[in-house]
Amino acid sequence: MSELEQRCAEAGLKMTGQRKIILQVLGDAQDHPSVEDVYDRAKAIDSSISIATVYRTLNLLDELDLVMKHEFQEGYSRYEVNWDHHHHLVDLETGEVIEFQNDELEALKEKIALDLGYDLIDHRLELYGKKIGSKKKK
Amino acid sequence: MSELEQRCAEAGLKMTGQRKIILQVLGDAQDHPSVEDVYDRAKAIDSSISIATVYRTLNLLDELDLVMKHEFQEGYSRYEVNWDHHHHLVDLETGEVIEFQNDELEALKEKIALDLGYDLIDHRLELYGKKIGSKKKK
DNA sequence: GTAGCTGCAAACTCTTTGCAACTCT
DNA sequence: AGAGTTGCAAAGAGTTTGCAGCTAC
Repeated sequence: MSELEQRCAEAGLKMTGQRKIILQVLGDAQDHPSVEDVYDRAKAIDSSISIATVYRTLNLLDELDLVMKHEFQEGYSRYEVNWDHHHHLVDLETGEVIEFQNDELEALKEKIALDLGYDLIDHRLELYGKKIGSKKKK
Repeated sequence: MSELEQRCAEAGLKMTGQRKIILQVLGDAQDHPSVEDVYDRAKAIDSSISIATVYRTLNLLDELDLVMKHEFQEGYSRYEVNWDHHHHLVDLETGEVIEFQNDELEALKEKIALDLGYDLIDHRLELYGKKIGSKKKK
């Protein structure tokens, strides 16, 4: 039983075939799949799975904090397993998503919130850039 | 002629009655209005204005960088005139949006992007918190 | 005069939901 | 057995768009 399955079971979720497949897809993903991506990959394993189930499951996993939901200004959501805390840099030319982590930044955002009189509950930081030396004009 | 109207004219936009009203609404806003908000406020001035025009105008202004479009994890967009650069802290209890600015943060994000080999084109930073001392439990 | 703009309504995209059937525990 | 879960199709929310008429330049 995978760690993800275990944590779902602990949360009282029934481990149905569909959920196992979705968890497997998420656990295996090296990228930040959209709902459609997860659906397509799950269908490749069991073609009878429905997109409603994918939506429902991803929402559940998000509530359990097993998964992070991102909205990268694309008009839809992407998901990733919440293994560790990090941020994202989106390559504006390729759509590639690069993960990074920065302690200084973590400290700074806490401090900013505190200075404003707030406990920081959540945050969102995304960088959007172009590869240096990418000479493509226009 | 307001500064906003002037910049629209320079961009070659026709200054129609509807656009003047929308620009006025945006210029007067002390908050971060949603499309519906802009629509409601514009209707109060000219009740014949349509929401399609509001959407089209806001998209145009966004492309011209006269306006900033935000998506604060609410499922819809909010807008504000792009007068100065700042970030937002969203009060999770009241929905209030607090603006802040931090030079250290600006420098840090440039550095992070550079270290990853990227020119920073755009970014998004939002903090979500609860007022310290707000004792509301649950 | 005409390119651009508008209101209307229909269409679109992403996401959620009601329901009857099914399945994990 | 029964609460929770599923697939389906329909509905919902927010946003965009085709079109015929209108308007700023």
